[in-house]
Amino acid sequence: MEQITVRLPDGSERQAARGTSVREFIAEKIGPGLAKAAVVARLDGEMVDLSRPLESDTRLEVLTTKSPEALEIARHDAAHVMASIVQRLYPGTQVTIGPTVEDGFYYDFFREQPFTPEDLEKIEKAVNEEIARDLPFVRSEVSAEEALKLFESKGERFKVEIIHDIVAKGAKTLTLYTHGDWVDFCLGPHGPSTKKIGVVKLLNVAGAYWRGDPRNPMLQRIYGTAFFDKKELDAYLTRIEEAKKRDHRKLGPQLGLFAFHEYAPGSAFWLPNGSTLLHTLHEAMRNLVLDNGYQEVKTPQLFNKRLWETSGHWGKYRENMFLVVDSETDPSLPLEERCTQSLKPMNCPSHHLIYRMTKRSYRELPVRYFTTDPLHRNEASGTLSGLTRVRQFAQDDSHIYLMQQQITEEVGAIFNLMKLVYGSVGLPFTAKFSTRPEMRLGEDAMWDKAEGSLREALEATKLDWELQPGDGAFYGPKIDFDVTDSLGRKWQLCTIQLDYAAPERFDLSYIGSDNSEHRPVVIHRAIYGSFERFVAILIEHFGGAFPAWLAPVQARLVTVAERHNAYARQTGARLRKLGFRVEVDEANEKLGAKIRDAQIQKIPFTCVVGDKEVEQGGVSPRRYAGEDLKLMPLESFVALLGQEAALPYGA
RNA sequence: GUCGGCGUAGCUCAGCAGGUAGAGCGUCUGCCUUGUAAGCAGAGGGUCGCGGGUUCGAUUCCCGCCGCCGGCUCCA
Repeated sequence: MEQITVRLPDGSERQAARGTSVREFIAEKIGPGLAKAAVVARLDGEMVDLSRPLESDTRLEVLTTKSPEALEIARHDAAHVMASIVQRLYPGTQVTIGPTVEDGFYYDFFREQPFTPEDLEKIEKAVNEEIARDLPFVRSEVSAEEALKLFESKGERFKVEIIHDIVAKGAKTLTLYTHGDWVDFCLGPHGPSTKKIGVVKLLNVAGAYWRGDPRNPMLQRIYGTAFFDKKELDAYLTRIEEAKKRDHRKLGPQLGLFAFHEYAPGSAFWLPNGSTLLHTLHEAMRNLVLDNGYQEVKTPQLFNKRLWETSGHWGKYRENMFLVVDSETDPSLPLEERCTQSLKPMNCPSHHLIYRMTKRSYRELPVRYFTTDPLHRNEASGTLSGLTRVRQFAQDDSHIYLMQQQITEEVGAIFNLMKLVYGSVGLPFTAKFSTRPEMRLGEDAMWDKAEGSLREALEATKLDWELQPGDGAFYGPKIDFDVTDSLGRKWQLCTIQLDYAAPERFDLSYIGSDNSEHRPVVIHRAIYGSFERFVAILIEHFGGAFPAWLAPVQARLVTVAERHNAYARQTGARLRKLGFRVEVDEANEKLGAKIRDAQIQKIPFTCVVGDKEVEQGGVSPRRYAGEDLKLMPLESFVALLGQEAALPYGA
């Protein structure tokens, strides 16, 4: 029999008979232990089933239950099993698609009756029983006609639609995967059998439009996850619990930071502690950018629609704008005609107006405007969510007007600010570079230059970045930044965007050294993104336990008994005079209870004040983390606070 | 906007086959004068999200609306 050569990741090579399956090869030529742990394999980089025969010389990599990619395969297996169970338990339900997502999988079903939480429990139980049956996944290939016949006979109209699409793209054959008596077509690969999946947990049901289009039928999406090991599942569920505890929507009101009221959906009420936090962030950022050549500006809230016609928002963005009736218009006119004004959803147009108020020389470029004006966007009601998706918010927004040749340096300067800011709160970040989309404005030469400048700036930062070809805005390429919080979750924060369209629309210009007019380029950028969203991220990142410089209350003095109150009051006043945010707890409670209160409020320092402290003129601070710093003179505590409460930027 | 779930005291939640509600914590008052995560006792607190319908009677059943939660869509 003809031999082929299989190279393994360690560089070694083994011979095998042509036609040997991957599974056999692993068992015979590598080891039975590995064969048992194997889920899928990679042949010359392509993911394949273990049943795949080895046809020619190849590189082989075995993916076991330790591999994250294998876990993804197992979750896809789980989606198949779940779909089969749903169709068994709820006959008449039609299947659609069921991909894996981060941390799990889902499957979309078409069924008139909604699935209830009890249904989910039932399904989950049956899925895990099915997994225990150890049914092999069997791959087969059929012609497109056969596949169509098969799914038409089952009345699976969504599957039929997908097959038609695949055929239209030129496919002649389709792969089917069968486990038990349930069949689905699927690119694969799949694991060897249901047992390999491990354990499945169903999480929730949600509506989803077929193919994401609101005009299509509404499907029911069941979300679930799977892990090879029950312990890993439990760890995952614990992580979800932990994330829930840190949920800014829960901590915000608890810590007196912000709240919402149904009279103003999507607009936060900033409570005293939250206002303090906002103020700290605002001051730090404002000082930082003013030190870096930015100028603060403030512009109106309400604008005549002609501004939005100029900017293009009236045509493209009106849905999201709060329109305002002009009381001086004729009341008998239709409402739309009376709405000649709008609250601003973005700052850029009004900044362009400022730029245009005087003639500009190349000598003053870059011109950098900074503002934190409130913005209003009429987001669809169903999208509102805590502070992360709101209708009123403020960005640390800047628009920079500069010459083409200044872009690289300017973007580099923005990176440096970001590094400083994100670094100060311990948020690592990565970048996504989005280049020219198909539908775009401007010539290729312009895009070449724009993308070149951004790429050059990006490379100079030595940051991790990935390319997203075609994802740029229609008027310019952009860089998006993701930060990763302490729970490993990613958040998209801010964007650096080049804009070549606005200067045209607003007829922006500067006089160059050649004494003629030129178009500047505009950079849109924010670092916090919006204060609202940034605060939400910080709350969850720190679990509400802010470092002293951010904490709304930096220290609380707690008295042991009533006779210490006067000293505590006096000491608190002294600390406040030095600029620290300090409160005094004079309540008639036991020390333990007061400490507990301060801990619940997650205050960085709780200072015990009793006989010893009064006598020696000191305090006994304890950190939120629990560390007892013991009795120290007040000056020592002032020095400590001074250090930890200092702004890490913009001081 | 849309699908599903939810809405009872400041918070967490119980309750009601239809007869206008209850606990713990917090709040207030009193006692205790307290040393590193909850002292004791008493009191107060609710238009059971809002509006309509059915009913002798609705927090409970029905309809509409509002808000929140999980998705989808959207997200310069």
